[in-house]
Amino acid sequence: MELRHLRYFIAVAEEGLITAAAERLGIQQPPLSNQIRALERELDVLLFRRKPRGVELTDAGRALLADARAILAQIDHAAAATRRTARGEEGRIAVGFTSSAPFHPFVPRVLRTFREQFPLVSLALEEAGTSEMVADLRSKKIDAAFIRSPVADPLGLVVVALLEEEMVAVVPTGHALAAGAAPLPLQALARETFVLYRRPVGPGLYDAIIAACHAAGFSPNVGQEAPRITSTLNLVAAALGVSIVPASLQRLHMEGVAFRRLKGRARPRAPLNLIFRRGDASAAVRRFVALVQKAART
Amino acid sequence: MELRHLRYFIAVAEEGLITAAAERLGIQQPPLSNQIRALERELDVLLFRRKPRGVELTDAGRALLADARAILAQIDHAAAATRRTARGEEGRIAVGFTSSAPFHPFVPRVLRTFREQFPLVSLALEEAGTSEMVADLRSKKIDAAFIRSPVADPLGLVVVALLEEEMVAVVPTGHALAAGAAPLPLQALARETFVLYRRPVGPGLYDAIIAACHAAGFSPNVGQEAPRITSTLNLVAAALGVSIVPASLQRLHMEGVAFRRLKGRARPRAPLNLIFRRGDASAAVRRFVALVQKAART
DNA sequence: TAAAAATACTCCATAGGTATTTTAT
DNA sequence: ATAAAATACCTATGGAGTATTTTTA
Repeated sequence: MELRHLRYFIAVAEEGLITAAAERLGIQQPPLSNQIRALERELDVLLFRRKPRGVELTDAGRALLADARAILAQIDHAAAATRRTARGEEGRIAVGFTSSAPFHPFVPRVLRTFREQFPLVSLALEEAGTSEMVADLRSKKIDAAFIRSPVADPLGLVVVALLEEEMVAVVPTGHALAAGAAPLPLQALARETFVLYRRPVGPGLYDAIIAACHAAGFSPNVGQEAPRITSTLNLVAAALGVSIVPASLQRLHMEGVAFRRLKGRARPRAPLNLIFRRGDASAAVRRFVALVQKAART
Repeated sequence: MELRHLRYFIAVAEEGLITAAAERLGIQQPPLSNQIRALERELDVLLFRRKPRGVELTDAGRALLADARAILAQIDHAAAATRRTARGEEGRIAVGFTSSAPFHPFVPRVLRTFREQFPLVSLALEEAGTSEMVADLRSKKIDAAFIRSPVADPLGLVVVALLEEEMVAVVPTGHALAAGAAPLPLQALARETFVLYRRPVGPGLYDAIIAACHAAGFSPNVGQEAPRITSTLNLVAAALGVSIVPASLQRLHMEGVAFRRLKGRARPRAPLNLIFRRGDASAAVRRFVALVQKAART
């Protein structure tokens, strides 16, 4: 059976006359008669009762008519969905992010914009460390990720710098440095114990902080390492040390910690990068990457 | 687009190699390449990424694959359903019956058997008077009916006698004739007021009773007419008269009435007939009629 | 370089066209 | 007598075959 048979069958059923259906289909009556009979022969079923003026559906024909219409509708739907997928307007994207990324307003804002512009693309979000996400990108478990680190071995991957933000000092509320609003020189933290985000999980912020301290003339004393950026704040709140985190973390309004801006030329800055596979064929991912980059430029 | 395109597309997607898919389809590689490209051109979508060793589905191709499989499955399903409908194994039948018919065990039994043998045929049941059902048969609102009357003008309809049953007298429990179990001669009712099922709705039983009374030497005095056979029993229970009903009505076990068998050669009998359109093309109806007649013969 | 896909052509099966007959009222 | 479907036969589009070239890891 071919779709031609179903299209012809529907036309005849709707017109009630083979001649009229043939005209509607832009063919002659005899070949249409032949095609209808061929369909009947293949199904081994009489679809029409031939009357002196036209034809009339049998029960079997009526049963087929409903299904035939549904099938043609499904064909149209499938073609449209395929085109939408090719254009990146439909599909599925998995996006990863490090624990600190979603606190920067840029990330939720751009995700929301994408959802609005491409409502048929389902967005799966996943939090993980940078190295894990690089592996997930290579194995195609995720399609793009927001990270804060450079990538050691970006073979086949593209890293785009989206923006940079200030980093700020975090101290426990009881601490001497907690009072005061003026920007703090980095050297003020030289004697403190540091709580830092674990290096293997996200080397970017860690290294930026260490480098800035060295530039300020001291080597920081790292006491604790935290597995997620929010744990860092918890540990500072527990007075286990001080830390330096991206300014956007202030949005957390966490009890027991105070934020102090930093000053000095060498003060550390936190990048926000987007990473994705080079030359990925998925149009939905291309759409996502393009939208994120465009949003970052403005 | 034709089903051929979808069948070819699925084969290529599953094999991952156009050459292997062509072999599986029993055609050569170049025409298969052409058909796949024709499908891509029509959809204006790249379905496969060509690799040095075979082809790989794009996201759009993956989207189409799921739909294509569903469409082919629906085609098979539609063909099978059409064939079943032609064989009378699937479809819809509307069956009418007079109010007294369902009390005879034959009717529910044969309906149940039909449901068991043809579970995909949906049975719609409708109660109505004989003349209404004849009209409904002609207008195809129903396909067959159980009736208890002969039909005045059976043009285009077939009436088949299924079986006959005794009729019994019904009297109020307080009545003199309520006592005793021996069969009653019809003449015993000569002086009684009769409650009868309305003639225009179902002339069969009415006429059979009148005829039997005349044969027994009296003309019955009809006091009330009831619209449904069950109302007849209610009126008798209210001591508004006596009646004569098919023996199967005893299954009702109604309060306030007593049944008495009748005796004598001329005692009335109640027929049960099946009526349907002559030469109806619906296989499901033919199946139903054949089953009912076969059940009646045993 | 080798395996697979694409291209260029050729052929033929069959969808579709033309002419006519059959059918049922 | 008439309108529509069926039959018979012919034509030609395009699906499939054959031979060859192109592609890319």
